[in-house]
Amino acid sequence: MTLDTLPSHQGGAEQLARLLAQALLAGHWQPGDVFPRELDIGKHFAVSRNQVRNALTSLTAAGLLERTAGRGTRVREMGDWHLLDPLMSEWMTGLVNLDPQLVRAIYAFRFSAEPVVAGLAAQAAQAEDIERLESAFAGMESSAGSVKARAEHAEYDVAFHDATYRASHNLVWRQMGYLLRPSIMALIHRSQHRTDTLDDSLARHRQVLDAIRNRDTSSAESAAREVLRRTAIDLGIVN
Amino acid sequence: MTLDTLPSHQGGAEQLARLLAQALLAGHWQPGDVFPRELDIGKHFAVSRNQVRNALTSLTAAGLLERTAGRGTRVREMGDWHLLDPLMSEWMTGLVNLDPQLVRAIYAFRFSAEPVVAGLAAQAAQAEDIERLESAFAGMESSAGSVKARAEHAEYDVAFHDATYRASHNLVWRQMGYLLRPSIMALIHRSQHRTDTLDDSLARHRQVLDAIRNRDTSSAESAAREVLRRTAIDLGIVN
DNA sequence: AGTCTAGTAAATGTCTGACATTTCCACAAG
DNA sequence: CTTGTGGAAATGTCAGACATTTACTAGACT
Repeated sequence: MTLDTLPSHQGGAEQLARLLAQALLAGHWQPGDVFPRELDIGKHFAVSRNQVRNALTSLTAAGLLERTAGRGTRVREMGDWHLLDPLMSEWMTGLVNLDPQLVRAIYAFRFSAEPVVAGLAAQAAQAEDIERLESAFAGMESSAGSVKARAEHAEYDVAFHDATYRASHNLVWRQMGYLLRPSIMALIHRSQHRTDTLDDSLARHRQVLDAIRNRDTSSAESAAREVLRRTAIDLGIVN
Repeated sequence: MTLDTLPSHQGGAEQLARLLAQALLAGHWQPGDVFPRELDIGKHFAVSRNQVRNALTSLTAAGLLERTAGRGTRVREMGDWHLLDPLMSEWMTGLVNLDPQLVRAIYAFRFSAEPVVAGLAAQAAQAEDIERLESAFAGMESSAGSVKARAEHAEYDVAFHDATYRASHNLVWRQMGYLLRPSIMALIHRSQHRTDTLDDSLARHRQVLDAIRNRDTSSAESAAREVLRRTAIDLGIVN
């Protein structure tokens, strides 16, 4: 893999880091591959070596790269990536072409975790949490009509899941929810809803909302599972 | 707060970062305080400005500091720390004085998450995973006799939990397990086992191991719950 | 007096070139 | 076959100058 296929960039080291990180997240390099040298990167993007080094420092901190003096820069395998690093989260926002293996991993995580989180939410949710969930759900409903509002619908969908994590009233889960936002968004964008499946998705979300409102733990768990089953179908993971 | 009370350091920017980070985690600075200037830090520790900048870059990435040109470096409030950042994890190793509120939050998270993880492990564990669990458990058993081996026992205990997360064969859970290592260690150190409770803890760990080995999902879940109940008792959260 | 506007100091951010260190490889000596 | 020695190539480090941002101060004008 060379740099040639990457789009040009504009601005500081952060932009460059984002660019390279997204290429890595999309699986453009294989683990173990040697990454381009600092000077080549600088030459290609017309930035100073400093900028390149700053960018590569970020990627290294996120576990994407491994750098050793004299040896060069290598791409680390996916198991070494710091998936919960906020940097990762940032880089994943807006990225649609995630590595399929990564998509499955994140989906599997959510499928195991989100029912538990919904259950906790049913136990711990307070008035403001319910409000957040309701307003997110209302947004999903209102933007369900037209196809043009797809982006808006996705926003509300993400907000709904984030609100669920927040409602668990646990610092760690809360942080997880924040970090998962871009991943969830990517999953949603991958699963192109048709209008009929969208109605079904809405209905399942509503059951989660109702279960939490009724403080029904086990219903919340199973309802969350149903939402994710719908997602799995839309993703083509299962049918 | 000045730099004078900090111990001297030896080695590169990573050591310096660790030193400063632990001082911050210990609450030596209040949120909003101005952090010492680059040149002062460099002068105090006799390192180049480069090293200082590299260290401060790490602390900034972890959400501990906020730096703006012309303004200087400020200490961010605790709500802004990136709790799940691997750097944090590293810096927290060996720190015993965690905020009680944080201890409870982490325990609550583990109590909700770890049964699910154990269940996944029962479904996905392969030979090498079982081996890791067995060897960690064997270590716990062998170091259970003397009081002097407490540190060693804690190591094996942490290894056991880490092996459980790994056995789930999910990238996100695996990362989560890695990040929780220092927190788990802190919890273990807080819960001073007496010899009788230690036998009980061992027995419960053994049931998790057996359940995973037998691929019994629901047994693994309940066994993991029992392990954490034991932990809760030892922590004094419940009796 | 109040307010706007240079102007200055101080801090972090950036660039550049040179040098240090590590790693790998080739090639020759023993 | 082993060992060592040298060079090439990559990242790591340093030092200095300069750029940029921010906060503060001192006047000038209304």
